[in-house]
Amino acid sequence: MPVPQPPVPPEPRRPLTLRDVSEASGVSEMTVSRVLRNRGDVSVATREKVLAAAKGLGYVPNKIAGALASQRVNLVAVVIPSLGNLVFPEVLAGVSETLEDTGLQPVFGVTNYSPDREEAVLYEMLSWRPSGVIVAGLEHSDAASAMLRNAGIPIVEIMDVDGEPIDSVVGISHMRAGREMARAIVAAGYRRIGFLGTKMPLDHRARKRMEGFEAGLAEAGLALADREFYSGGSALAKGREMTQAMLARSPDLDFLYYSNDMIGAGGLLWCLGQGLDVPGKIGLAGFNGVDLLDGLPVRLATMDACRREIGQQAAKIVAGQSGSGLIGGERIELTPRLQPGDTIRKA
Amino acid sequence: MPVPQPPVPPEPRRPLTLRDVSEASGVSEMTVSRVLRNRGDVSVATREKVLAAAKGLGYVPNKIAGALASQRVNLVAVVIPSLGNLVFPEVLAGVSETLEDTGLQPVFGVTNYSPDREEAVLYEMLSWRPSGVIVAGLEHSDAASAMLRNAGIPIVEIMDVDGEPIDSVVGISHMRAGREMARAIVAAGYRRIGFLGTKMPLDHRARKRMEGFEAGLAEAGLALADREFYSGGSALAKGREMTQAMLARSPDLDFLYYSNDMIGAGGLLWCLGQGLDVPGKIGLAGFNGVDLLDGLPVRLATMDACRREIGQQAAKIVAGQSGSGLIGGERIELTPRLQPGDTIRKA
DNA sequence: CTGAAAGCGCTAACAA
DNA sequence: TTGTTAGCGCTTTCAG
Repeated sequence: MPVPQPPVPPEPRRPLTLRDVSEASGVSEMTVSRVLRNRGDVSVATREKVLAAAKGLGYVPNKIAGALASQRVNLVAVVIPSLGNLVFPEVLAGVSETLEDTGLQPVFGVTNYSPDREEAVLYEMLSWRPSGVIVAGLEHSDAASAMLRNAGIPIVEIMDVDGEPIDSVVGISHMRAGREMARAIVAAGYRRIGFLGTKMPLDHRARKRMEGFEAGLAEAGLALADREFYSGGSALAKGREMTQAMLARSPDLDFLYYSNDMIGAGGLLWCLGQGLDVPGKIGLAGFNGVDLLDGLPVRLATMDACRREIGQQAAKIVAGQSGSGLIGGERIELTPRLQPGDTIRKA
Repeated sequence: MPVPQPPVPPEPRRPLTLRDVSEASGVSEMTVSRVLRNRGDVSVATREKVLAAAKGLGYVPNKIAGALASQRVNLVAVVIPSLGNLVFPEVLAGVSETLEDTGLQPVFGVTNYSPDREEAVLYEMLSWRPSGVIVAGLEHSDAASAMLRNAGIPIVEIMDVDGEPIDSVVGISHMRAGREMARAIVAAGYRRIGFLGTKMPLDHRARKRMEGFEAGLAEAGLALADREFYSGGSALAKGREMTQAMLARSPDLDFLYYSNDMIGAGGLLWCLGQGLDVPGKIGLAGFNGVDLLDGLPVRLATMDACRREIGQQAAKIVAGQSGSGLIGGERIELTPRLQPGDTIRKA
């Protein structure tokens, strides 16, 4: 009489290894490995046996072991200051999209505009020995710069080209963007100009834009008539508040330059709500060209920061697909286009 | 006479290993390892020698080797459908923030709402043997579900609680959110109601919201009077267009429910531009509670989706800090609050 | 407190 | 076409 067997206790779930697939399929580990990576010639029969066994077991390869053995890692570190900014998610989308068919995988890290956090994040990421690094900005702590220089992999600094890159760089000149906006404003006949921006000493790009802007005004013998900075809160709401405050303080201003489109849009809505004559009595401009705002009743003048394309180009360089023939040290300066919208007087 | 030596040729840059630090400091690899990980007792003298050598050389540990040896990986996989949505960056921010002091590192992957891409991304991520997975939604391909179930690590499905979780779940009931919005609208006296949303069959949460909404209307014997879906483009602009189109087609509508705040804001701006009486003649509501819109002249009624908190709670579960004492299988349902704003009539 | 030995799971290189 | 051997750079374990 058959003794009833207790059900086989489920084994403590140890992750499956190549060896398990090897045993299940009766094929050597090495050949299993070859099948799973599509490397080398394997007979169709063997291949199918292996594939069936792997799928049946639910095997997921261990890339940690693979990377250690092959000294190859399909990860690309992407380090950005913030996710709240709307700008960076777009860059990430460009990177993500371009990397999709390369076998490379982006890994994101966020620094909150803190050089210390940037250093920590880079250290952490480099310790995974990625195939490349894409990092926002040209300003890094000494230690971070040293790490990047010594990493021995492609480094692409993005967003900004005003400075000394470590290796490759893809971005726009914020200095120039600011200057050109100033020229356009001056050319349109505005003279009493205010600046509204974020209070972020560590946002070097915003700073460079403002410097370029002031330089552009200076060419025409002008200087900023007023300025105001904010931090935190909803950008749209801040734009309203700051605009109101500035115009209360300096009612004779005839132009407001905002360091980003969101506060610009807030300011624009406020001006419209007040019934101010835009762009006749007062002109407005922002920066970034976020298409998020396309549906506003009046289009804010802005300058496209080429965010998505920056992500794409950077990804291409890391993937070795830039087509330049260069091996590192590339420099791609994109040109932001002025989008005059409806908030600058026509010349 | 000293023969002039040629300068030492710079060695081909091989990544530094523990062995290099060991040799430079005259301490065994094992002890160097202990110092670098703050494990076990090491004399102060030895520690300092090692630290000095490591810093001097610019040593960056190899986590791949470390992870293989220790069978521990400090990575948490975070898989989301999109970065363009504004919602997900906020969730990421919550995750990122909470993980900051745990020694865990988020790694993000994007699926573009495609189940196939989700499966591929999960496979890729699981092959790095992360400590946990945070994934948006409860709907996955069979293969993806199987992978997650077999991974043997904490899995947290987020955003949505309407369904069968694999392990833990943190989110809101979109079904309920839709129903409650419907009830609020009906209670405020609106009767001819239109729905405007994204044409995304794979956005299950938007679908559930609409289903809940219709169920809520049905309780009052009502049905949607009109509906329209869009895809692509700037949400704000789409909101304007769709609103105009819908009101042209169904001029007798007295309420518009939008599947997200951005198109809702577009619609609101259009209505205001037309001089329509909001919320008297027509009411409006969106979904998400994005504070981005705080600066609009009129506050759109909406419902907070608790995005940041979802990220935080999910991260806590993965980090084993949820405080529930549970080991897996947690269920956290957050309650979205109705924010009536200025676009629903007061009762 | 410090060191030596033995792998982690996989792949490069070579052999059959 | 397939299998064998020897590590990848680190940590675990155990012995001084």
